[in-house]
Amino acid sequence: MAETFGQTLRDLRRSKGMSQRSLAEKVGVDFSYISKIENNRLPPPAADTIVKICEVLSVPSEELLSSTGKMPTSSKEMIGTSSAALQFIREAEEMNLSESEWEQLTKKLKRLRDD
Amino acid sequence: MAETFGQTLRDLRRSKGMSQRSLAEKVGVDFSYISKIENNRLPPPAADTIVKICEVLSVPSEELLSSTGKMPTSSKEMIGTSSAALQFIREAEEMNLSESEWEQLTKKLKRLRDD
DNA sequence: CATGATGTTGAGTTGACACTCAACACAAAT
DNA sequence: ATTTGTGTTGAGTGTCAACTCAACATCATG
Repeated sequence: MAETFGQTLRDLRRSKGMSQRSLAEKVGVDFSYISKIENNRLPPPAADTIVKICEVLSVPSEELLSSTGKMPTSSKEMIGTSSAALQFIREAEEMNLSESEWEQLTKKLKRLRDD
Repeated sequence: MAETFGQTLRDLRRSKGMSQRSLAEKVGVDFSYISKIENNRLPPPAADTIVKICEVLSVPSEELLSSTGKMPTSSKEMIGTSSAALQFIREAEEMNLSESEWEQLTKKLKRLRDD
């Protein structure tokens, strides 16, 4: 059973010894909002807010993001404005890639400019 | 020089000899909405509506989509729910890929299971 | 001229999203 | 006992995207 978003966030925050209030302030939201999120009284925040939270907590954002199905605005724009990127994504969608296949692709991507 | 979204749509629709009303009906929106879109009185429709329009007009959706910076819901979800996909995208974002590099990646993607 | 098919315009709606604000509860420290 | 720090809750708010609806204009055809 995957942990809820709220539980994951609470654990992360506590592991950094941070209060809801101080986290909220650094992220730029109301502290009561953090509380509700942690108790799953509200759906997860906007993608960009999740990214900010992860920055403040110094953790990579992919785990939290992927548990919500949201994409950061910058990524959406990067793909959305490129016809070739959109085609790539459509292809990937049809293939139903596994996590490890995505990892393989990331490796190929990193090598792409290695002449 | 790039044509506006509205102009492109109008040209596409006319090339198929379709009226605003019949297109609208098949897509499932009000015909007056198509008019406003074609005259750029309103911003481009939602990504999924653009996809539907392209289906009705029998044209690939990438061109129209990329001129708006939007992504279809299904693509967003596919990426948004995969941590590895999100990492791939972040990497791609940092590399600022060109269209032809995206095309190269699409080729690699298609060969991914060729073992 | 009147009917029908087409396109245009202004104003309004609808629902979802992403939160905020004020009030309260509880525990530890002063 | 009151201040300080923390977390919880209910009710509301503001914004925006993505449209709809009703009215009117234009033009060709019968």
